[in-house]
Amino acid sequence: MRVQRPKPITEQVSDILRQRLRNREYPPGSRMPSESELALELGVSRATVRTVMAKFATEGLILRKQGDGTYVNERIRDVDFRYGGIWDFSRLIEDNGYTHSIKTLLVEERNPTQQEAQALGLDGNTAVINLQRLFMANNQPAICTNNAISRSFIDVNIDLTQFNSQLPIHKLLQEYCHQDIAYAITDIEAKSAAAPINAVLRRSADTPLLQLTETFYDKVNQPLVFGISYFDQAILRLRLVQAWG
Amino acid sequence: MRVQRPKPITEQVSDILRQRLRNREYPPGSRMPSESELALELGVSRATVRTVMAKFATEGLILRKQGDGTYVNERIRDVDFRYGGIWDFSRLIEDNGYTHSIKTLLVEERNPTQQEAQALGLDGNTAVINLQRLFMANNQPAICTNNAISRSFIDVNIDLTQFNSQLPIHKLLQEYCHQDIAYAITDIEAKSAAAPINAVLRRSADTPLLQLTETFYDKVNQPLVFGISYFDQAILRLRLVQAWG
DNA sequence: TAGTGGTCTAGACCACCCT
DNA sequence: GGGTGGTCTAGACCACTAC
Repeated sequence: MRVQRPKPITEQVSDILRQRLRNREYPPGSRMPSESELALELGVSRATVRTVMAKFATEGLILRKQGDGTYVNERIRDVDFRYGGIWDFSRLIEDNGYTHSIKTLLVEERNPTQQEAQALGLDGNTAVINLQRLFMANNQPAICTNNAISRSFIDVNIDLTQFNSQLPIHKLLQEYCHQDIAYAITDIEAKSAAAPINAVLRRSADTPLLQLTETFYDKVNQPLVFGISYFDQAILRLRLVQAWG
Repeated sequence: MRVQRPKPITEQVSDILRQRLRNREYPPGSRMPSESELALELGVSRATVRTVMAKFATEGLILRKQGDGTYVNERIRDVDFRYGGIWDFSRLIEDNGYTHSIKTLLVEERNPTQQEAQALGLDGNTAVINLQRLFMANNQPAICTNNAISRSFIDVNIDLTQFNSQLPIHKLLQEYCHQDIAYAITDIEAKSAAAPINAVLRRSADTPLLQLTETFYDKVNQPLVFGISYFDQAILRLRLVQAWG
């Protein structure tokens, strides 16, 4: 276990303001206190407040008007909506108004597929750990994910049957591989899914699925995880907020 | 015509550094000059350089390592890749390695559909301008877009036949409506497209399409444009880069 | 130990909106 | 005119990495 430093001030400010937004202490559509007021109240510099506000603005959470003030965007419901940052399927399900749970379908060690080997930069003989999971929304199957991690990242002594597969992928990597994800590249496609996928999602084959193909990298550009996920659109919406400035 | 202020310094710095990255003056994978060096060289403060670098980092363009340096991410090819910011289909096509052109299929004034009226907050009697365009990649149809703008935004004297529909949507709004887009909400879905869409995209009906449903808003949260777009996946890939921090 | 990026401050000036 | 967000600076200190 590592010694915990106190959180950076910007993060603390961010937490406080997110909390107030979630509690509707600053109601949707209303004008927030000015940056100077917030800085004074929280005992930090205006620059620090502005750093946080800039992040909120790119998420579309607030609308800033020069010469006027900063307003809470009533169109963005969930304060935890994330723009930037890797997608967290558990949160995505919660954001859509469901309670989530994770069902582990498979944990196995096997040789990589050709696609996995290419994405992870492996030769065909290096094994991968394959983790297949089903994200449930109100106990209905919503997302089916398949993640491959190079076997060499994981301590050989780990008992796969004891694997805590409830964690989001970046936590899994921290826990079992001591690796931090720096960024991800995601391809979004519309697919007619194969029969097995339709079976686990309990859906008919006539409507197409959203397929996300993700590769996660660390700071030295080493590929960590390759994953393919399928979305059931009957339950979930994939929604982006894109802000200018 | 409005008087042009000189560009903000951060934007000038951003332009210069993007240029150098594009020219491979800072080659992919190499270490960039330190923030202090850049600040000194460009005659700006380190904070200004950091503002720009932070933006690049969220785009995945660079990888910053504390105690070491800043490295050019060789996995992100095109320097103009945008994360955050509204999607510009013309640029998206160029990013995929094609030359783009725009074919205007239709410019008409009509009553809004129910979906358009709801998104734009109109009653059924307020007309909209409907703009249907086809974005071509190497003269092949790649994206079919359909945008509805409230008629009341546009000068009644504008001759629709003279409409310059070559512009991206945010430029169109500036030009003809004097409105600035602040943010957009986009839903991404996999669809089996209707026959007319398949016809204009010259594709068979057996493979699904990506459908983007976008609504654009201004700073006072007024809906400006509602649009539905279809992607031909055989030609284009919808790819996101998501970075942490 | 030297140099890098990470964090934060205090303060200045500007453009803009409201009244 | 007074207040707001937008921009930029100079400088301080910290955490971390490479050497």
